[in-house]
Amino acid sequence: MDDENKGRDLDEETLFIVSQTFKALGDPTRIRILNLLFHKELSVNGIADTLHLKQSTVSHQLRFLKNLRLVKYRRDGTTLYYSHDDDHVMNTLRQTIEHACHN
Amino acid sequence: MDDENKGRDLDEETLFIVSQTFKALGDPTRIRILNLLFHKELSVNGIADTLHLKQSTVSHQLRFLKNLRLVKYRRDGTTLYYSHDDDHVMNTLRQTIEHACHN
DNA sequence: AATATATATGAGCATATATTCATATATGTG
DNA sequence: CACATATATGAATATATGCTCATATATATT
Repeated sequence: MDDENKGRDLDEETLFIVSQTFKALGDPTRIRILNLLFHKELSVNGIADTLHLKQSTVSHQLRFLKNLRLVKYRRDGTTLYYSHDDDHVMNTLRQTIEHACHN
Repeated sequence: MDDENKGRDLDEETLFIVSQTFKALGDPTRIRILNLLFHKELSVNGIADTLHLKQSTVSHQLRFLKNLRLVKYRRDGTTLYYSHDDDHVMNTLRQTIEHACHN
């Protein structure tokens, strides 16, 4: 952490970004989606089928993740292929999953 | 991540631990409390006064963090001094705060 | 244009969460 | 024991969140 911040309270903007980021990772469905996107891009229905979720559920969560720029997509016809778009967050997720698995 | 998990869905227990962990970090009040506890231990009222929060609010959140073993405390008379108790989570928090600050 | 497929969106509902108030508990002091 | 201080707890409330259903939109094909 920056030395200037030591022992102080966080500014509002930082607090907002940090809490939003962790909130994104604080839901099992979003974790499962991001975990899938570690290794490959997938369509909305691809995700829904793999995780046994409703298409609507996946689409809503992808919008959430998209708003935070944690995922992106490319279009191919009517199909949208989603992939991850934030290496820092993906690393954080990866490390925490590792940590949880090894306990 | 373990090779065995590549491209697969996460097991329920891992999912629970990971989501709980991030949920703990997904609230501004808890982030501010943990951020304070980076550098020193503090009493409940010490935290409340520093962050301008009600004693009750702080106590409730500390219980939450205590249940996840993210904080611990030592007693001195009637005063409880809380400190952080999970290096992995604190490192994750530190890194994400850094990342947010530098943007 | 009509139809089919893929995805997005909005409303409604149930549940979870954060905060506050009032009060209980615990420890210490005279 | 009476009282003060520090903290914990439970109930109530307001808000946020996640899921589902129904439907809208977008693209492609014939």
